[in-house]
Amino acid sequence: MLVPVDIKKVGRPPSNENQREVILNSAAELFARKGFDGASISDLAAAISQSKAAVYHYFPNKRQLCDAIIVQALATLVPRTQEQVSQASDAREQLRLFMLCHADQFETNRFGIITMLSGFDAMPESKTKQQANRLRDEHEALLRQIIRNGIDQQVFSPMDVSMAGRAVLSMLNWMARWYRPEGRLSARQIAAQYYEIICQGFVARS
Amino acid sequence: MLVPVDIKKVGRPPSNENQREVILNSAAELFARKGFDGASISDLAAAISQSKAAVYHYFPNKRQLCDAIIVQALATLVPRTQEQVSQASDAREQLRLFMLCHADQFETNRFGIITMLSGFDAMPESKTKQQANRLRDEHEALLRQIIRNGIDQQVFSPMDVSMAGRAVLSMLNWMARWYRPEGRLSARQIAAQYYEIICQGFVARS
DNA sequence: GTCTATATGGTGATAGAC
DNA sequence: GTCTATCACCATATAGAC
Repeated sequence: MLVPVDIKKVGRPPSNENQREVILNSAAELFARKGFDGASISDLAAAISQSKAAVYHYFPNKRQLCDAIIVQALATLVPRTQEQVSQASDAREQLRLFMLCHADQFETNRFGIITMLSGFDAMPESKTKQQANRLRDEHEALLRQIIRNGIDQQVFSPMDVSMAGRAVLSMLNWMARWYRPEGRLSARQIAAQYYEIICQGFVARS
Repeated sequence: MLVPVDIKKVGRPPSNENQREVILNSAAELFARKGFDGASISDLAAAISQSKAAVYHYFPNKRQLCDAIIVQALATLVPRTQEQVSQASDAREQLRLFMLCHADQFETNRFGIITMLSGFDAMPESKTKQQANRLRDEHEALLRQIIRNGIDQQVFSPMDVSMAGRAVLSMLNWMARWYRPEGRLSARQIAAQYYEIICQGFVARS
C-alpha cells in the first residue's frame, strides 16, 4: 500500500517541526526589535524557555536562522501578491491590490517582514541569499509590470517606471519603521491612503 | 586688548577639535555600514590608526558617540531646509526645495544621515534624544505646513496632511537603503523625480 | 532532543605610564 | 593626549551526559 508523503518534510532532519516554528517566530520578533547584532541566542533561548543548545539543534548558526526568517517572509509575500494582483485586469486596481497585499504583511507577519526589510542587505552570499534576491526581483518586476500596463492602457501618464516603482515600495517599506498595530489605522488602511495619494498626486485638478 | 572668542569652543573640553571630528566622521561611516551593534570601537580605532583609549578620551562611551552623530546630522539638515524653503512662497516650489534639500544630505553627509535614519529609534532617553526629537518634529512640521499652504493656495488638492507628509518622507528616507553616490542619478535628481511623481500622480489627465 | 558545562574570542571600558 | 595592558563580561558555538 502506498503511503502518502508530505514532500515538505522529505530531506528535513527528524526534528520537531513545531519547535522549529516556535524558534523562528520568537527569533523574528527579537531580530525585528533589536536587529541581527543586537539580538542574542541567549535572549532567544530565554524567550522560549529553552537552552541555547536547543536552538543550535534546529539551526546550525545564528546567520542561517535569520536568513531562514527573511526568505520565509519573502516566500509568503511574493506569491500571495501575485495571486491577488492576478484577480484584476485594470492597472489601477492591480496597483491597489499590490499595495494592500504588501502592507498586509505588517499585520499578518509583522516581525518576519521587518526582519526581512532590515536584514536583507546584510545577508552574506549564499544559496538562501540568491533565493531571496530572486523573490525580491520577482516582486519588483510585478510592480513595474503593473505600472507599464497602466501606461499602455492610458490610465497612467507616461513616466519612469522604475522610479515610480521605487516610490511605491519606499512608502510601503518605510512603514516598517513607524507602523504599530495598535494605531488608529490598519496597515491596509494606510496603504489604501497611500494608493490614493500616489494615484491622484498633490496637484489640484483644474 | 580684546581677544576674539570662538563661542563654539567655550565650555568645551580642552581637546583637539580636529581629532574629535575625525572620530565623528569615521564613526559615522562605520555605524552607517554595520549598525550600532555591528560596529565596534576596535574597528573605529583601527580605521583612524589610533588606540581605543584615544576614542574614549573624546567620548565617554559608544552610545554618546553615536548620539552625537545623530543630533549633528539633524542639526545640519533641519535649519538648512528651513532656510531653503523660506526662499520660495509658492507651495509647489517650497515642496520641491524641501525634497531637494533633504535628499542633498545623502551627498553632503551621507554616513551621518544614514546613521541618523537607522539609529534614531534606538536612542535611549537622554537630553540628546530630546534635542533630536525636537529637531525631527520641527522638520516634519515644516513639511506639513508646506502641504497646508498648498491646499490653502489651491495648488494642492485637499488631503490628509500628515499622511501626505509621511509619504514624502518615506520616499526620501528609504533612499538611505539603496542610494549610491556612484549611481546614474544624483540624490538631488532622484528627489526631483520623486517630486514630479508625487505632484502629478500616476493617473493620466483627461 | 534537550540539558549542563565549557571553549574561545571579541566587546566596551579603565588604569596608569609617558 | 595618546599609548599599552588589562579588566570583567557576554557572545557564538560545541561537547558530551542523559
